[in-house]
Amino acid sequence: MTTNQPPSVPAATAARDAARAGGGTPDQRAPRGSARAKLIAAAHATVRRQGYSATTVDQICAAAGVTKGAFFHHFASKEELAVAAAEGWTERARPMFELAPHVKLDDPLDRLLGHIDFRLSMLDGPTEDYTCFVGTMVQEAYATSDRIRAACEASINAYCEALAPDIAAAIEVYGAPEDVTAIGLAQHVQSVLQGAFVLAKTTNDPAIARGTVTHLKRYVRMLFGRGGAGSRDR
Amino acid sequence: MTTNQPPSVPAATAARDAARAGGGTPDQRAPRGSARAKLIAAAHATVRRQGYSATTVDQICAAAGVTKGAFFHHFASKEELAVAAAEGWTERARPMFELAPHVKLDDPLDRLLGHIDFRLSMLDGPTEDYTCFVGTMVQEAYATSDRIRAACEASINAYCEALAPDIAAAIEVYGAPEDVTAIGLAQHVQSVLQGAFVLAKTTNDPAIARGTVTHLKRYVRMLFGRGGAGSRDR
DNA sequence: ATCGACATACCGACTAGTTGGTATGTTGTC
DNA sequence: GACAACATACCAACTAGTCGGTATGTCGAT
Repeated sequence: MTTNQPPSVPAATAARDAARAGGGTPDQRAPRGSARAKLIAAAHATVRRQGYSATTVDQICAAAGVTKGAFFHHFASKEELAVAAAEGWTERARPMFELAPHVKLDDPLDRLLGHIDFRLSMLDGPTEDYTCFVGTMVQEAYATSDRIRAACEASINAYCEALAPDIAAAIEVYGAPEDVTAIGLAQHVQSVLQGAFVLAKTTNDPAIARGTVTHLKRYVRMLFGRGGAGSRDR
Repeated sequence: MTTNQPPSVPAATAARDAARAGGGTPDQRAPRGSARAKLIAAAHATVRRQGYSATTVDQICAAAGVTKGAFFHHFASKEELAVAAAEGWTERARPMFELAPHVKLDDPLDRLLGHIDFRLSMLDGPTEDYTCFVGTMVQEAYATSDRIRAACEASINAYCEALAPDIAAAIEVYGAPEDVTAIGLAQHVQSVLQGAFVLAKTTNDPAIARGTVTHLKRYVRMLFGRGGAGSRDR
């Protein structure tokens, strides 16, 4: 499922640390068997910064600290790496739905709003670090590689399906307009986040992203009758 | 300003028609002076389909029906073409804010909702035809070309600034929570649209985009007290 | 009206460097 | 020794860009 940003940064840091180690003598090489994971992590970092097509296999190898031979040992092609990296992106987000403090709240609406707050808190720092790997990649590759498109779709779907149970429970408790579905609202949440990343990239500043996600939070509060219109509810 | 989709398709069709004419003998050439516009229109079409980096100068020239020599006569580099095309994208959207039927409505909120309906009606057909040139391009180029990033930012800004007066007028008439600004809500509208395009690209189907824009419309109606929560307002 | 000088638009061949990938060799682990 | 993991050298195709050239338009002088 899509995290848009990992709950922690260690994987990306590990890719860079491993690259440094790989630059030295043989006894400073990363342990065998770690190349694949490092290539995937390197793809996450490099594609978020400059897009899929502009990212060369050489760049990914350099960032991962392995050679092209190792790359093509693990992946039949650049496209295969992209598909595997999209799957890796999905896996990378799991902790966010399992470990974050808001998942323990009793009220499903509090969990949903907690999730949005969690996403808000992530909108900080360098643009490439909080934006979405699959959202970036699908923008350019959707028509030229159906395998990549499908892998990105699967990642977005996983996110929405992870978010939908809390939404469904909130609909059960609070009610919602009859054309509002849990999966539809989850998709809307994801849509606002993806749009927030696009806008943040135009300004290279997360403030604009936080503004739009704040609107999203207000919408969810209003939708479930938890206030949100401010002074007009008094 | 950003249209995300042109109000009409003729410019893209003209680029293809002109290409056919240019393929013949000298007396079937397009009139002199049309190359630049055709290159820009070709960029709009090609980049929306496959992204900026994967689009080669040769492909743009083929789509425009001119040679590389003519390309580099008009543009110093591929990047210059991108910047000019972003500006062209802004210009291409003007009619939407000046000619669409909803701009004549008296109530500013009706005009805003009319605009959203107008955008909803555009979410149809092949994905590359209703998605956004600058939103696509900035995803990959924001960090590697500050000139492109700035040109995309200018286009998004122009859209928001064109939408903001109606929002400000609606705030004047209906009120809004005190932290809601006209420009902020305009940015939220654009954010939802950009996110809708990303999601549509994952599924290669505009339905998901229409779903999220419908949520946007409901939010705007609720925000200005125009109902929208459905049965719970009765 | 004609013409030469100059400017602009466009063309097509060419280039240096880069790219995704292939072929072959080396190393580490069992 | 076998084999997976990884490394290095090499490759054909491709890319953004260059360059010398042709075609057409404009303008001032006659």
